[in-house]
Amino acid sequence: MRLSAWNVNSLKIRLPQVVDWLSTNRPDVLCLQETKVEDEKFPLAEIQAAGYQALFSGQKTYNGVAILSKQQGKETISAIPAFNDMQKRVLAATIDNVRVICVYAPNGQSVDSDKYRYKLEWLAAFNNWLKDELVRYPQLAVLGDLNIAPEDRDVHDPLAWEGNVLVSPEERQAFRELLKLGLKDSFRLFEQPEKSFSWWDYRMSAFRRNLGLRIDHVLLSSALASCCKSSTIDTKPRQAERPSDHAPVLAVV
DNA sequence: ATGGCTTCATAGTGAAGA
Repeated sequence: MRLSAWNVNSLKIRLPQVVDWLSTNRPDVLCLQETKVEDEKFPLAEIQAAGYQALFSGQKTYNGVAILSKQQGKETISAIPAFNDMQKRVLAATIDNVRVICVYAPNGQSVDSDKYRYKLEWLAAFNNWLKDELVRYPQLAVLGDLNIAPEDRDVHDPLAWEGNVLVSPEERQAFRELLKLGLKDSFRLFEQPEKSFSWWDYRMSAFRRNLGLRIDHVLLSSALASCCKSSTIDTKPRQAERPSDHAPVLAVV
């Protein structure tokens, strides 16, 4: 089963690239983040024409998540239970007996901002919810933009980023708390090239110079991790005209 | 260089992303 995730930074702008990527890679599941489109305006017909079902939870301008899949998802949840949040950042569904959690974690802006506090509270609530999900669904995958570079090797210049949002000790601790639930960072189950990243700033020719961060992840429960065959980052779409600033991530289980 | 690009909501610029 091919499980993937991509922060598309506007599905409206990126739709042709998403359809193209689906036809090239034929994943069973593609989790989208930052769709930035209200549900009434979701491009369902175009996705169906590409041979995929879609679940979506969106809002205008910001955030928004969707799960595209060959098989129809069931048992859908579109908010973290017991966490009051207006922002559309999670979508869970059961597809082919695998629990798929599509996630767009808050950015945090800067470590001294209210948004950073919101990010840490959000990550704690997300963790709590996953505990319950893992009890119900042993075969579980968390896919998406967690907005955390878990280790220094996931950062092009750890010194320059030290203490910054996305790499701060509190955020990295929150990432480790996810691993403590029994989830595995699928990318690190395999030998990987040095300086592997999933996001590059639009500015400063950051992609050409590979000045990036690895903040998009596929986390797998132990039942899925034990049968994981590969976990990769596809940098090809980042080279396209008008690319998303994020690359798709893909794991085969 | 506290910006650099890109998107969205706007009809001038400003917010937000990471």
